Amino acid sequence: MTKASVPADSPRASAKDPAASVGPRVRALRDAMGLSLRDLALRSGVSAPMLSQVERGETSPTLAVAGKIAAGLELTLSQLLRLDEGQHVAISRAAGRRRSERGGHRFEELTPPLPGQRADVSLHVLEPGATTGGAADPPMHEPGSRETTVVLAGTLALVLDGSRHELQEGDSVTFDADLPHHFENEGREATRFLAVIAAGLRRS
Amino acid sequence: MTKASVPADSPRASAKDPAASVGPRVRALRDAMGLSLRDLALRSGVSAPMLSQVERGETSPTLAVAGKIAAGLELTLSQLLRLDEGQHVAISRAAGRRRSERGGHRFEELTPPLPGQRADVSLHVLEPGATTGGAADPPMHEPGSRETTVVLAGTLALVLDGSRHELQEGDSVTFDADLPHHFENEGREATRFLAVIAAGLRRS
DNA sequence: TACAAGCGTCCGTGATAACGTACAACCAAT
DNA sequence: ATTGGTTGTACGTTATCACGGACGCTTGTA
Repeated sequence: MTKASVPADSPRASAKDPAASVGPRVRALRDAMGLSLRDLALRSGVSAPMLSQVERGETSPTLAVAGKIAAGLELTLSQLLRLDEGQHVAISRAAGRRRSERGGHRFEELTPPLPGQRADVSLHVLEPGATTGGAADPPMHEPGSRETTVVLAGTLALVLDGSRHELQEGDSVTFDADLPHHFENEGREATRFLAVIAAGLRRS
Repeated sequence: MTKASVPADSPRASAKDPAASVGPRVRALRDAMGLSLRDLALRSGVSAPMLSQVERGETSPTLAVAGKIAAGLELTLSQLLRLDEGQHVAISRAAGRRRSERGGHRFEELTPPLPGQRADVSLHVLEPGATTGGAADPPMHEPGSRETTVVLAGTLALVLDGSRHELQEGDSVTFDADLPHHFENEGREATRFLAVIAAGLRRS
């Protein structure tokens, strides 16, 4: 009944007013899940007429009900409101990229630190016996950010907030990056792994 | 006067009610910027008493005013609300992971499709002359999501909404994933690349 | 001491968000 | 045609959000 994809009608209708822009998004997500207004009303605890008004942008819901709606869509409110700030393509060339090294730990940022960037990808090489961060470093990221690590070669141990997780080659781990953490290589060969920091909070 | 950091009091106090959790956060951010209630009121266009009530969790602001408050703090509303979604660690083992193949294009999901997942990492291998997606596939993702691709080996061409971008080994590219796009390998050897879908809203 | 200027919060009023109910339009199965 | 069950939306009432104005409070300064 509704266009399930991103509406191409108004190019920059959103951006400024969150209330107006959530509507189409809620509707898109709802019928992407195959839910009726009453279905979502049941799941979210928000009345169906209210949902209708919100979807059409006729009202600006309270954070409370917006949160309920997001929950009904199995999303965080933050996720529901995440409609982008401008489209662009950014290419980061391998040549002339900044490399860092500190005591058996080399790494390289693969993505440019663009404003509005949501995922920061970096490639790490950890020599046998070495650990990331060391002691004095702040080994955690912005509150709310999440890190996904993929082991490309070798073995890796993640120490996260006390507990320890052993990773084999090819394994991946996802965790909240605002907790103190670091990696260790207890193997015999150098370990290569990829780190993805997603959804970090940003200012400026 | 106020704890400047995110309150660690109750483990899952937030998650459900966004309204209650934004309050302390707004206050923390505000006096981190050294602003008074009236300062922020002036910057945001929201009355000072209202700001006070919101900060103390005595009311659940409308998305409209919440957006104004976020703007006054030089944040997007999504960023302002990004302090929830419980903590967990999810490990995806290399063994027993689902692989897919379709005409010269093999790929593998490296991260488990968890609810609330923010970054989806997948490893792709593209044979010479092959393209991803092909013709009938829906080659775009949820509205608002963003994709970062890192070329691990070989060369890769990204066709995004008409325009074409050539990538060398080690290059990375970031773009809005809700635009139609696909990849091509015009080189002589197989290309290995990594795709990170960030801020994707849940699948299936 | 007194004054002024700043702070955060309480008050009363108009605007509106959110609810439950009821309605017209649509489709499948009688 | 006529049901029964959907769908999404219009109506009227209640709850509450959001405002301007006033209050008590702590500062620095005359």
